[in-house]
Amino acid sequence: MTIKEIARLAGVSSAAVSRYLNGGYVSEEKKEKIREIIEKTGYRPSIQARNLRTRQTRLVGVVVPKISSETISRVTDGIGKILQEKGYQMLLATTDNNPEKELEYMELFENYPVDGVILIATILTRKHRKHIRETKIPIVVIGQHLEGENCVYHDDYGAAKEMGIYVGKSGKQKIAYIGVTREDKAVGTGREDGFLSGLAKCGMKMKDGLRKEAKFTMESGYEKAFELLRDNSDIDIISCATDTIAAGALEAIQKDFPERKGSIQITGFGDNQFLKAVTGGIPTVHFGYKTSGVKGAELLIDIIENGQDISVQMKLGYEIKNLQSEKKRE
Amino acid sequence: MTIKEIARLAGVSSAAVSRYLNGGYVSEEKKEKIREIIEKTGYRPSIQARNLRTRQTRLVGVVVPKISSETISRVTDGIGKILQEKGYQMLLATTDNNPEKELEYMELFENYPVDGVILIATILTRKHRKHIRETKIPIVVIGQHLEGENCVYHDDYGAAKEMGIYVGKSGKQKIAYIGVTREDKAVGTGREDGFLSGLAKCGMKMKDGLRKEAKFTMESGYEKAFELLRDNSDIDIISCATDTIAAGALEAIQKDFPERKGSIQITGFGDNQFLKAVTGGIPTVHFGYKTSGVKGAELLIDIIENGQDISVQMKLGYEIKNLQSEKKRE
DNA sequence: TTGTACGCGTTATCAG
DNA sequence: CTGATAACGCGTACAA
Repeated sequence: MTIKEIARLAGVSSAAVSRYLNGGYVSEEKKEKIREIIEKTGYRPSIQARNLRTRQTRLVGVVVPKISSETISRVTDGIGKILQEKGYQMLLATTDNNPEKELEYMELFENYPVDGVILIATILTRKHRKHIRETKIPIVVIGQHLEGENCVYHDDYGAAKEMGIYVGKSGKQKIAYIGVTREDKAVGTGREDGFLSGLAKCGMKMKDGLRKEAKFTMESGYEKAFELLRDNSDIDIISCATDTIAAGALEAIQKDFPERKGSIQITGFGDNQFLKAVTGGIPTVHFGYKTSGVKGAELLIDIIENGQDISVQMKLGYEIKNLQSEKKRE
Repeated sequence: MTIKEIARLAGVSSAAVSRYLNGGYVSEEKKEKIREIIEKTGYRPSIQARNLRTRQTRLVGVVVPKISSETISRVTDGIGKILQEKGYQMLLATTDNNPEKELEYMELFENYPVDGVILIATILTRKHRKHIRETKIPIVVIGQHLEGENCVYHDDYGAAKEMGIYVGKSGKQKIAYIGVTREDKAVGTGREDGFLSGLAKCGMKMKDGLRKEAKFTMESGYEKAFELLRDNSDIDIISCATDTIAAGALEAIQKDFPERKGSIQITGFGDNQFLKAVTGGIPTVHFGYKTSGVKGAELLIDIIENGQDISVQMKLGYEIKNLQSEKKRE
């Protein structure tokens, strides 16, 4: 069913139908006739052909590393809220943490096309930077700092440093850390360096062999924590780079070393609500994930609608949660 | 940069460039010339214009109610795996459990367009049925049974019945149930009716006032469980329609009624791995969510590529996990 | 107010 | 093997 057929059936020109659809001049009687035919045939204009013509889609593509993550769904919640308000729709693409797929989908979005792209980033390779620099549609990066490009990110280093200080002052002696790949500048490098810096400020250091690198999954957190606990009988505290990893660490204690349950503390990052609900809450960092989604979407739409003169980098704060003093209430 | 400009720069016709891009007849020297120009300009064909012409996109749209859900990410994992193998890309749209948005996105996908749509369904309204019946692109529904249409669903009733029997035989006397809206035929109606039927088979019944209806969130599960515990001092067991709700119930016990922790059991549905890790595992039902994604995607692609003669409805089995006998190990 | 005619960037056809 | 040229479905000057 095309606009031509509708025109023919209604006995008008396709231009008249187009005007009817887009609010141009059409006489009342033709309007009525067209309405009737459209109603009867269930005709829908091809968005595709329209976009080819108008060069805008009111669509935003969002590339995410995975969807089974509370963190990411908070960000996309924020994005979705703004897009909805502004009359845009959101298309999501997941990449399973596969950088190649990230590029693929960014290209798909670029010439499918959409009006803009938001990338929730983990690892930014040289190819990523090149693509972001050269792409013709607006791109906003969320979760990583990228100098010279539009991005909204969190103060991972600062938060981790404060967490390090908390741990350093807690009186615990044997401290372990489970991080993630340092290729991830925010979660890997930022949190690890910040944490160590915080410890150092209290005159504490981590011993060799007490630093592990996990993937972004609970299973991986479980494995690394298991190794730590198996090889070290006197660990006091395990700080984890994400709450998901921390959940794995909790599992390791509970399942394989239940006798040490009382003597080991776990800390995390991300303020995972699920974890908080079922455990009562471990010390963790609350980042404004929903806010970063909101800010990122607002920035993108502003660029789409008003063009861009200079790039914007936005850093968001944090809050440490469930520290000792708060836990007394229970 | 368009195909015409490339053609002009390479001194050939646009048709030759098109053939070069799609593997048709081009002489070696022209090939080389075209390759060079494309390389130099970074030209990418407009997928959009191509699709307008070819009427196929190798793209599948997936409409989901939310993304912050382990259940749904297991399904999309399965879908993504198959699509990847078959050379399709996947676009996701989330609707926040808003039926209107579901329709909106299904229409977007239909004429944006994509080659097929998968709907992970919760509530199927009359409008949904109408749309699914009348749409011109193949649609597969996952998670709900829909007679006469393509769907892959789980045996919610059967699983719930078995859970009901387990609870009925457990010796617990005062049984509560937190379900979800009966508009959701699978999770709402199927699980509740199955559960009650299982209880009945053991000669058990639920007392009035011990049945609550929650939303699909932990917060809602918390509230309903809190009300139950506050108003009834002798509840033995709370069976929940999802593990997410169950997590909320665990929170209510832990936070507000810690003294009753040992005397109340919680059961769920969904075999949430996160919950299992941090709690050791409550009795729950494992459905083949990843499998339903796989089967749904295979079915869809088969229809896209080979057309469809008759509709297919596929029911998947289940497995009850973490029953008493298994828990003894701890 | 209306309709004709053209262009958006491709691919497919067909004559050379 | 190659290159014009006609679609694909729509929006929009422009002329009527």
